[in-house]
Amino acid sequence: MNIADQTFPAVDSANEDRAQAIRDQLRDAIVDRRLAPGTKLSEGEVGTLFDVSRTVARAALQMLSFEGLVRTERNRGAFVANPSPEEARQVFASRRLIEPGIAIAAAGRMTPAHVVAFKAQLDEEGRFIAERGPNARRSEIKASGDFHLLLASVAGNAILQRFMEELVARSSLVIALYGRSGVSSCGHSEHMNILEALENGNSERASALMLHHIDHIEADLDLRVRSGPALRQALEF
Amino acid sequence: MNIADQTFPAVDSANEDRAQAIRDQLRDAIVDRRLAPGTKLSEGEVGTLFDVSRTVARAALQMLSFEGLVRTERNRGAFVANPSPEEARQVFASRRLIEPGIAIAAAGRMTPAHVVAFKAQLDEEGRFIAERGPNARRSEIKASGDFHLLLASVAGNAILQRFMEELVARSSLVIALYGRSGVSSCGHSEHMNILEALENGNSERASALMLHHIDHIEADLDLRVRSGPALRQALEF
DNA sequence: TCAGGAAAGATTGCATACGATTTTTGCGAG
DNA sequence: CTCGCAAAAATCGTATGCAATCTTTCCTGA
Repeated sequence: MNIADQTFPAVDSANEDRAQAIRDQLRDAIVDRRLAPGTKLSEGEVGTLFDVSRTVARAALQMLSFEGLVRTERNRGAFVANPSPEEARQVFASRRLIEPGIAIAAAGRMTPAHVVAFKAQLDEEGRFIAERGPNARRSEIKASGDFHLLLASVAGNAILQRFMEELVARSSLVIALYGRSGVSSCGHSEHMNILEALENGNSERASALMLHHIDHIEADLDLRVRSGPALRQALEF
Repeated sequence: MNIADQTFPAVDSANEDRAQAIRDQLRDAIVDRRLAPGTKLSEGEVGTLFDVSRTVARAALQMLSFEGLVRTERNRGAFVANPSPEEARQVFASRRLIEPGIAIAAAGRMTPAHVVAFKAQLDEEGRFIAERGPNARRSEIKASGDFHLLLASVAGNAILQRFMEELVARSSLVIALYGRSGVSSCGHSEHMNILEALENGNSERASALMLHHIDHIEADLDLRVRSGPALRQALEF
């Protein structure tokens, strides 16, 4: 897959940092799997596509590299990250450690407005599950991640929220790479159960459900190394 | 305090990325409080001091900004972060969530070599506590942080390790800003207790001790807003 | 036919240049 | 003496140029 095969909507919010806007669009493209793992992201090409200089494109790529979505090699350039099974395990180990605590914090801060936002979020999630086709599946993965991001924002800790943004993005990559078929609908119902616990202020239950939920997501992955990791890396698949 | 008042050792590891080396040195300077919170870090000055162009200096500052050690304002530049009490609370809330889990993971992976490294670390910590003067106190804060970083490296999760690097660095800033006097010696004994639990493979105890340890560190802070946060921010102190 | 290697092309790392924005300085009116 | 405003200086955001490095192509000799 070549980056030039894709089209990106124009950068609109002009007042904000342009590099940040480019980073956001590239991140969406990676998380949505419009950009396959291993894809080369050359500074020149990114710059041309977004109509900025290499300087700005480079800054955007550097940001993505910090988030672990892009791997950069000196004098070789930037590539969409291709997480190894070990990295995948570490992503989920991190989530198991952090997200139950996030759920507890969020349970203590839920307002009616939050509940409304969650319901809307879950509705959208359900719509994508009902649809078929690879596009719907992409949106489904993204929507599923958005549930967790919404939860993190409710928890009210900006630092943990940023950690979760990174972990969710990397999870999407991992799921796209190693996911089997149909955990998603199951995940949807788990999201609904978590919301119910949050609504009732039952933080312990929300936390426990979250832990199981993460376990289920990871259990649906096939993290066995396929043909020897050295070969995979050498071929950049 | 002006950045030019300080001297930095020369960048030695030439093969590595220069921006990264500059970031590391600036981070040390911030964590050691050789650079006071609020200090302006202008691209030109950093570039001149390290004998690189603004391009490289800018990249280093961008990295520090991602870690939360530096705050950048568009068209105004970069400043050493000046965490608010609320940010300080979030830092420690994050550590309370993450570090007990790190301790559990580390307990299951301790080797004799690790124990030796910990003992050396604690020895050094003890030496700085015995010494007097502001320089020793700086080294003491840094050494105390290094204990937690060593623990994170033993835990074997690169993602969590990076999170901890950020949290420990920000904690050092917070302690320098809001710390009262003498928790340090107390912290040292707590570190020794944690190591003992780790040596015995008693993960539950290590985890509980770690949680209390973090509570103690935070309890030693004075997080009351002093003269109105708006004034402080306006004056950039 | 195929391996080896040199040359051409592409891409990155870094420095520098220039317009835009902010901050400081200097000066005159009140 | 102080306040306000305009000019000067400093600093940032971004584009572009050049050298270094990597990749690809293509030619030669076995």
